[in-house]
Amino acid sequence: MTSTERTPRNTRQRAEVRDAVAANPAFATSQTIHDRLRHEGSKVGLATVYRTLQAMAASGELDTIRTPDGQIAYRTCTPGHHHHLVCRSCGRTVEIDLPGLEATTRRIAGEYGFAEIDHEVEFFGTCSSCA
Amino acid sequence: MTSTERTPRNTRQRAEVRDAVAANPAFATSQTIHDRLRHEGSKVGLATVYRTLQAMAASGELDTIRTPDGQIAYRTCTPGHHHHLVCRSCGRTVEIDLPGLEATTRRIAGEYGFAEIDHEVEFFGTCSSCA
DNA sequence: GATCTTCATGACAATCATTCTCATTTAGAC
DNA sequence: GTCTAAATGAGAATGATTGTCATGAAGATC
Repeated sequence: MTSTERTPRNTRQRAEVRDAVAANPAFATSQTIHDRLRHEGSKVGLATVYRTLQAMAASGELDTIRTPDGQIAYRTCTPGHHHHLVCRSCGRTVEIDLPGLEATTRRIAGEYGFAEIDHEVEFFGTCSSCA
Repeated sequence: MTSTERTPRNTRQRAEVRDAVAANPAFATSQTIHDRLRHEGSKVGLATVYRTLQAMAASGELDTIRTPDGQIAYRTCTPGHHHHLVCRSCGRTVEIDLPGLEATTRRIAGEYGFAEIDHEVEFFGTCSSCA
């Protein structure tokens, strides 16, 4: 995996996107980030935001989730594996730990002969401020 | 919830869709089901397949997942809450049980003041036949 | 069985997130 | 400063899903 990685160039746009994501702890979609940047006067293109966020997520710099309606949302990542409890209306996020989940998964996968297991575990709810 | 439900009419199309989903234990998208039906000579419209599958899922008749690339896939449902281990290439599915997950979730949600918790937990891997 | 009301259907247009294309710009190496 | 490959921007293209609306058929009623 690490052998095929390339170091991306340091462009103004990439820095702007990185800052915009880091500025807010809630999950945000590419479109949201793009809007935010445009409102701040940036001239970044939508496609660039999509490409940059995708690349950052691939390199492990960002966490991604798929919102209930199918959109991809990004958020600056805390190192270490974890899951999220996301507020459906404001996007506020809490990182949660699910001890034993990994082990259970591997055990079950082994039982059924599945390899290269990947999991998508997210929780959605309404946070106290939005209730 | 039960008060707003309506019993759908028994149309030929609805029966065809139901049969097509039941015929295959793997998760399939609306488009796939539609293709299958057309190949069998059916004249169902794509929109009808979408609407029917959606309605069946809403009534609890079908399970749904979102594939890694964002599409919605359906499968005949075994009663009771459970999660899935899905083969990325053939869609073969194993229903798995994650004891304690519900309880852990509720506890964590309570700690952070989140309400109406919903979770999306799916596992993807490569099954033995596809490896 | 004929009639009527209402929901379901089908064909196609519309939507919307995401990706592609390609001409232009620019980061970073020399 | 020059050069070259990678990054960008604008807009077109894609593709899953949903909306529209005229037509058809379930199922209730007679």
